Amino acid sequence: MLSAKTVALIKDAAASLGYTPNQVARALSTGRHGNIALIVPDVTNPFFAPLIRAVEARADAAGLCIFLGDSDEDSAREERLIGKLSPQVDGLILASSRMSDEEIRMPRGRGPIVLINRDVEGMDRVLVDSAPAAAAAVRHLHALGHRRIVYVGGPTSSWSNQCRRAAVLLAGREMAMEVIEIPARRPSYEGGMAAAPAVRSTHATAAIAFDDLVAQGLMAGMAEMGVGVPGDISIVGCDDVLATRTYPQLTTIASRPDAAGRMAMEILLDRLAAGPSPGVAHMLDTELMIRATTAAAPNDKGRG
Amino acid sequence: MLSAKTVALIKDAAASLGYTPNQVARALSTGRHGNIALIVPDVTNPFFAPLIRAVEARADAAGLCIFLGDSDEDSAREERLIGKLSPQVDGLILASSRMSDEEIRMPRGRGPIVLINRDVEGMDRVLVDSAPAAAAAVRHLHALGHRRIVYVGGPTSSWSNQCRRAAVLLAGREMAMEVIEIPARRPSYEGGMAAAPAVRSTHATAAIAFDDLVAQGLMAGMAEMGVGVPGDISIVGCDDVLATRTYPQLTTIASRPDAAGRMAMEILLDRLAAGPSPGVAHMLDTELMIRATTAAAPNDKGRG
DNA sequence: TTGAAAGCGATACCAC
DNA sequence: GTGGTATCGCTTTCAA
Repeated sequence: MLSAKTVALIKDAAASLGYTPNQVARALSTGRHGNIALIVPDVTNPFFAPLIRAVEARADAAGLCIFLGDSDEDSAREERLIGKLSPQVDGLILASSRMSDEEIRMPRGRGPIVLINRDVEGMDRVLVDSAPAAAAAVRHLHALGHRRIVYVGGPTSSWSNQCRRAAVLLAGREMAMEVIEIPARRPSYEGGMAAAPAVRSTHATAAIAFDDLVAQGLMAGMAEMGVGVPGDISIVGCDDVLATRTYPQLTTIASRPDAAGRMAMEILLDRLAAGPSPGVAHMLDTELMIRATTAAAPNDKGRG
Repeated sequence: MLSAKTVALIKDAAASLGYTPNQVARALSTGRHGNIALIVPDVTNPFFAPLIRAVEARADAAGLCIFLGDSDEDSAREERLIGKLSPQVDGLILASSRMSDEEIRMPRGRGPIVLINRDVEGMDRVLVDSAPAAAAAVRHLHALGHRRIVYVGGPTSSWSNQCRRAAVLLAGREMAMEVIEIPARRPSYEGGMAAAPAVRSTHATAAIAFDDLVAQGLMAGMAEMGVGVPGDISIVGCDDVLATRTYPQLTTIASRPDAAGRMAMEILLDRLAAGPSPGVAHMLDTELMIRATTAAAPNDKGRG
């Protein structure tokens, strides 16, 4: 190499001339772009905000820039975004992908891909395992005397939804409870609100919602119909992203989206540095947070 | 040119060979990257989510990809992000920049820049003018009998904060009301919650918060102290991003972040196509949404 | 060790 | 009109 002082001299000269290496030219030459892409189904869903933030922070610390894609809950749009972004990035993070397993597996460029909340064998993925806590929620409701409950589902292509749905159904069967399924067209406040009448008409005494947003919409819908929470119906959310900010405070399943984002980025950085891997599933725990929207079931004379 | 059939033949061949023009090589050659960057102070602030979504949607429709930067409310970090991103993009959108006017004016690359909620003469900018609605909020409180109110401020480097603060102060003076200022360290739920005791100790009968997040934190803080809203104290928020989701529903100033994002992107696309401009300010209206957190001032014997 | 030259992949210019 | 070629800025390889 050169002597230390020469290096310093050069650096000084470079700085005084305002020289900056051209990232684009470098990328063309080396194939390494210094960028990564993060794709989510809906930026406005509060679950993704902390996740995005965590990914951004970790990427920035590693000197990488991030492209953000919003698929708008649509697999075709997601596919298109990937196509447009992957040639300009070194790696991809797909959060709650709405694509099919086959579409996800399809090779794209040659950069590593990390999945969040999507369980595709052979790929790197971080999974927020809400099943145990969802089962705990069912038992919690059973202990409060509820025997007929509703699961207000999310998108069918959502792994989280399948995971929670299965756990609720199984736990319900084990506790000899009746579990009714009602879909929320979209995992949003509006979706939850729209589902409220259908939920009410089942005469169930409790509802477990796909996520906090749906739960919050459900609460608003119930309030509109004059149905008291938790007096007339108990409600459980999922994600704990706005639970302390509802009134009454929402009983929910905490799922730490920031941790999921950070971990995904960590794995991606590792793949970027150490090369490909056989594809590992990283599990993240959840916890049932019992707050104020769950209470003893109303007695039978109040029902249908 | 060539005959139509030849063109079709070529396209077929290209498609069957799986050919895609290399965006990076093109960028190196032409200097046009097909990317734009959006920088916000905090992705998790619900004001920015619809804004980001709108920018993303419009950019995507125009065939552009977007880089997202989170400055974490820090001007130095913002500066760094701009430095890293601007060489790879055709244009920049700076939302609620925390940098000084001089820093913002400093030339960066040669792409157009559009500011959101930052009033720098000679630059393109879209401004959500909350001043009239803030004044209306003060008059609304006056009509309800409030004579001593608090303004819970946001970041000092925020143009929106300066705008709202000035409007509240002026309107207060005009109505012969006492206006006390209390800062929220950060425009967040936590910041609002932390400010609650200080607000309470002023014995003011109403508070206008910098934004909905601060207002929500304030409501939670009041609840914790056993202070009723709006019974003991009235609260007004700003932005209308979660107003219908608080309990009681928040009286607030609606500021349409999605419209701001869409308009900023529209202006940027125009500059990209039509070249530089002298720098125009585009104003966006706001509206006072009167909901349930404002009520008549408690009578005097309750104070002091 | 150091310097010179050949890509990377597309564009744009300029002779033919 | 159209084909050939220099160029964008950096990396990497290969001679000297």
